[in-house]
Amino acid sequence: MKFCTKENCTVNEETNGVRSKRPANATLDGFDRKILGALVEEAGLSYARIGERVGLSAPAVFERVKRLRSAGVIGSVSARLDGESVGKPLLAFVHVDTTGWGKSERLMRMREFPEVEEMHSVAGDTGMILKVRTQGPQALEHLLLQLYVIPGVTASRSYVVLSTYLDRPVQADVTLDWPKHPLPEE
Amino acid sequence: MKFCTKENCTVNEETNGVRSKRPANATLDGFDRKILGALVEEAGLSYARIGERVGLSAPAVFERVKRLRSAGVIGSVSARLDGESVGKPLLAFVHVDTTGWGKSERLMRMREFPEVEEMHSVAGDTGMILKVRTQGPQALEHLLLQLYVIPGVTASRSYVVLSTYLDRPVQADVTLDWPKHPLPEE
DNA sequence: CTTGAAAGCTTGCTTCA
DNA sequence: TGAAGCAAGCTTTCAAG
Repeated sequence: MKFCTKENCTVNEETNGVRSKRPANATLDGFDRKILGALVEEAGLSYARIGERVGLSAPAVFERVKRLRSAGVIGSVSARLDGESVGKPLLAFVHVDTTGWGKSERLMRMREFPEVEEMHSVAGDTGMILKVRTQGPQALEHLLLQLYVIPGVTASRSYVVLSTYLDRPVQADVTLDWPKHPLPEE
Repeated sequence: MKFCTKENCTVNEETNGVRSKRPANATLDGFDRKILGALVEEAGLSYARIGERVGLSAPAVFERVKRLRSAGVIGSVSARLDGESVGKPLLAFVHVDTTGWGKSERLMRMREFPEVEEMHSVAGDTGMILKVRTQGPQALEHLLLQLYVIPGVTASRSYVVLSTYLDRPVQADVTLDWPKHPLPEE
């Protein structure tokens, strides 16, 4: 707890009961970033192992991870499944055009389909982008049918994924020394 | 849950977009799907807890998870980070148009940027879709600049995300009784 | 932040249906 | 073949320094 001042950090950090509702902007230090990097890459590593990788004791890592979780930096820890193996080989991005403004309650209900993995309103020549993963073309059609029933939806364009060359979680970017950046050389 | 037995467990980023060798089609039964559902929702649940949730003993769950991992159904287990908290509040989807065919070695090098999270070739009025998460507009511009240096890249359209209404991992779809599906009712 | 220690977990081995 | 029972050796996690 390096940002404890003398006033607010008297004896022990019993911050457990009190969940700080801050946007969690307390700057992450190098240790935090290394820990996050390890956890993104391979959650389920023991605290001891992470500790020896970043140069901290197991309880220290434990405390920091706890803090990072309650601060919302770590949202959840989850298994990443293979789409094909779970019977959903077809991945597609669907652009949805709407009249008026896009965020209708009706459109939000599309989230109830487990095939819909992401839903973002965007700036550009469409209003909303959906990432959907289905069993096949027919299931995608089923989804699109549901879309067109929604009032205000005027058009959709589906981009069916042919090959996925990269798919990874949000990176912790241990090297955050902007704007220097490793350029892919010739 | 430790898979690194030695301290020399050095890991490269290449394991993130890993493609499993086998389709791993051994049919998943109800237990498998329930276990997967639990692990997607909350990896790091103890096997004992999962066991009592799905009606199996801890060692039985352990065996099945091991099998699911080596079959490639579970690709990896990772922490999901909050983009803003790690200093990358700007999310965008970038459509890349190319002459000839898209999968150039040169384009693949874009994967080396930690800001690039996904890269798919698609069918539709563009050739490739990138999902990128950057510190801000300037960092996005930097990335686009790198794109346009690549021979064969003729155009790009960036869809900057304004709001994210849903963002979740591949779902295990416990109810896979197709094509019956819960329709979002009026 | 570190050390030390108790409770609980993972996980290989063996036994049982 | 696959699940339950057991037991050793870790891990988590709470004290206290």
